[in-house]
Amino acid sequence: MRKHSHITLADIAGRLGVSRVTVSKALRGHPDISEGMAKKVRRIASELGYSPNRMARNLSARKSHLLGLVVPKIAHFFFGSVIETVYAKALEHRYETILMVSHENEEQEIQHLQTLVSMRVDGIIISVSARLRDTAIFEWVKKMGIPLLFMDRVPDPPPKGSTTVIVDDYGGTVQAIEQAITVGHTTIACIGGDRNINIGRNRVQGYTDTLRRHGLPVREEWIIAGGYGTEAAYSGFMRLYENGQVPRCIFAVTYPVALGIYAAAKARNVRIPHDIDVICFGDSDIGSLLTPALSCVSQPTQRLGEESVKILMEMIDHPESTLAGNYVIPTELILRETCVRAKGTATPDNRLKNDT
Amino acid sequence: MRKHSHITLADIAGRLGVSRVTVSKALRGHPDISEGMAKKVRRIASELGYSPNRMARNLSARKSHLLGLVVPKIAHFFFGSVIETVYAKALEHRYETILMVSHENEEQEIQHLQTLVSMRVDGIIISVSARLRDTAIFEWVKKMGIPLLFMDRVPDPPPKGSTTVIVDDYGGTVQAIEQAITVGHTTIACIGGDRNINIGRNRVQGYTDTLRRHGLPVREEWIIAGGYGTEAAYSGFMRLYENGQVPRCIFAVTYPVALGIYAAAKARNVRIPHDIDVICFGDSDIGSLLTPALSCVSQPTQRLGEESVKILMEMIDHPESTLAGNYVIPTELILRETCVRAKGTATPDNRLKNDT
DNA sequence: CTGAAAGCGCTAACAT
DNA sequence: ATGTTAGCGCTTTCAG
Repeated sequence: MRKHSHITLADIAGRLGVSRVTVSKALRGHPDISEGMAKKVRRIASELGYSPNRMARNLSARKSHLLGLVVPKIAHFFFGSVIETVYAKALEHRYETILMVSHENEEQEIQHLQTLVSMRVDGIIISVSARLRDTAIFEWVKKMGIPLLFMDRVPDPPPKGSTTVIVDDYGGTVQAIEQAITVGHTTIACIGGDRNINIGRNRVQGYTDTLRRHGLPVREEWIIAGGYGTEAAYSGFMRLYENGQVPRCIFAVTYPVALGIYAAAKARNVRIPHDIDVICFGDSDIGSLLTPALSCVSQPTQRLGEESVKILMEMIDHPESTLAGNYVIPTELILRETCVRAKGTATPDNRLKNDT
Repeated sequence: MRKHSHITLADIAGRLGVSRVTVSKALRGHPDISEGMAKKVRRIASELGYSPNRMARNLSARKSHLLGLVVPKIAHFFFGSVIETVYAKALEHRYETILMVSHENEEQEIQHLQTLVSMRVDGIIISVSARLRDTAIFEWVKKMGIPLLFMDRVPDPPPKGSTTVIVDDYGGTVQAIEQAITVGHTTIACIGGDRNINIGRNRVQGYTDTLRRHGLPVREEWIIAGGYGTEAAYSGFMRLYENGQVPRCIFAVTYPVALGIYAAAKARNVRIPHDIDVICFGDSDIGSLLTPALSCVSQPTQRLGEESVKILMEMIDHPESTLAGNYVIPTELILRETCVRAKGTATPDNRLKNDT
């Protein structure tokens, strides 16, 4: 007597007096089987509440139809949005997605990768954690024959021969800083980022380059690293204010960083954009709900997710063509209520409120 | 010649001149194997970059060490937070979590459940979609011998003999409405919710009951259903304002609903809390960053997730003891800048700004 | 302590 | 069009 009374192919086959193979083929729509037989099989299967055992199928077929997705966090508009897209797009290709969250922690990241390999996923999309140091794990994954695609957050420099799909961090930052300059700001700080991965490096680089190109001074004490989160940004802002000289505008390296700045400003009774202006890299669903509504350079999360899946599918289907591509997706400047006027001071609040 | 050149137990066994069984046992720390042998095995395994094939393992052991988690959406503080907790807690029990997002769509929900069953996950935690109608699928899952636990969003009425872990929707709402009343509000609307699942029903019920208990009128046109999302809330707010009589306070059934109200108020130039006050059910990371900072009844997402996993583990380990439990977790009132003073009118903005 | 035998549920050749 | 034969890689009795 079977334990979990799970229906198997044999059960269906027995009922119809045919072999398991016939049932297997019928259920998968294999052309070998006649329509009549197929119908009968399907009927019995649904009658019995048959559910194919994917593990068995995967093991036998040496194909899991599983995709691994590793991200540093989930409660963040950017990742939430990307995750949804990846799930949906993968499903279109009849792939299930296994999500793993690293919490910006390299150890967990490695462990997740190991788990995914042991699940024999057919491909992996990863957005690396900010603390990443050792890239040996990625070599291992590749050696295990699993296509790996870096999305958005890429080790810097990227492992040789790797495939990456990223947003135009540099170009987008230039857009943001130029907007600030256009509006009349000459003292602009940069909060967030680090030098380990591309997004930090490129955004900070775009910031300094643009200032220089416009003949504006680059002050080291106005470049405040500290990653990509809200908390660090909060204290970064505070530090900025303790340093004496305060800039007129802040470029936030990510959306959560901008939130930290808003929080800190509120706590310190500093008014945005009156006392200090803000513009950031990365959009969010609540960007327009903040007061003042936050202007930003938006990352096309949909396209990022879609392209990544599409490319990964390509890699899975044609492992030979190792054309390590590097795809860059352009950004878009979204102007709301910050960084639209240097003399925010003079503008009454309610006038600002309507030009979303 | 093997295709994916994956190392298997046989490879390790061959190297050591022992059998696969020995290796298998050694790798899993089975007491049968001597420490000396075990060490050797582990060394070779890591030398060869061995990664156990989970599918094979699961198939053979009839146990997947996989947990299914189905939620209606992911880009939402509440779910994001719960998901993280479930992942972490499951990992403590050496379980991997498979996340599935239904997008409030019953069809997807059913499909996800089927997929999870076919993956033979050991247990499932589900927060049902708002549009849920047919509960037959849940019976099927149970019949397949997979423990099922409803979290937060439960079909109303819950399937017989089901296990549920929910937040005290009714009690929490009472807290919120009483706060509004304490502060002096007598005209309070309710936006969001529906009658299909518990959270809508209980929250709306808590709202009407509390009004009645305080002898306040319950006006049907001030109870605006429309689910749990931001968009519907936005139009709900607009409808409220077109109906002529406008209340002094709004109870938002969920956090996203409150966001929709903020957005609509901004668009219509209605000031919060001056013109209309707001309090909502459910907290968020940005609650205190909004202007004005939003007061709410907070759901203990951590406890919800932890308890759910703990109980599910119990169900997995002891399938016999079918003690269908119904666990309720209490809420907490968090007062910020809304719903703290009926005459918000008279209070200068900057006074308010500091009492976080 | 170690191993031989059997099988988890399914699929992929290769017959028939 | 259907069935036979062999595994996929691992774990579980149960002998030795």
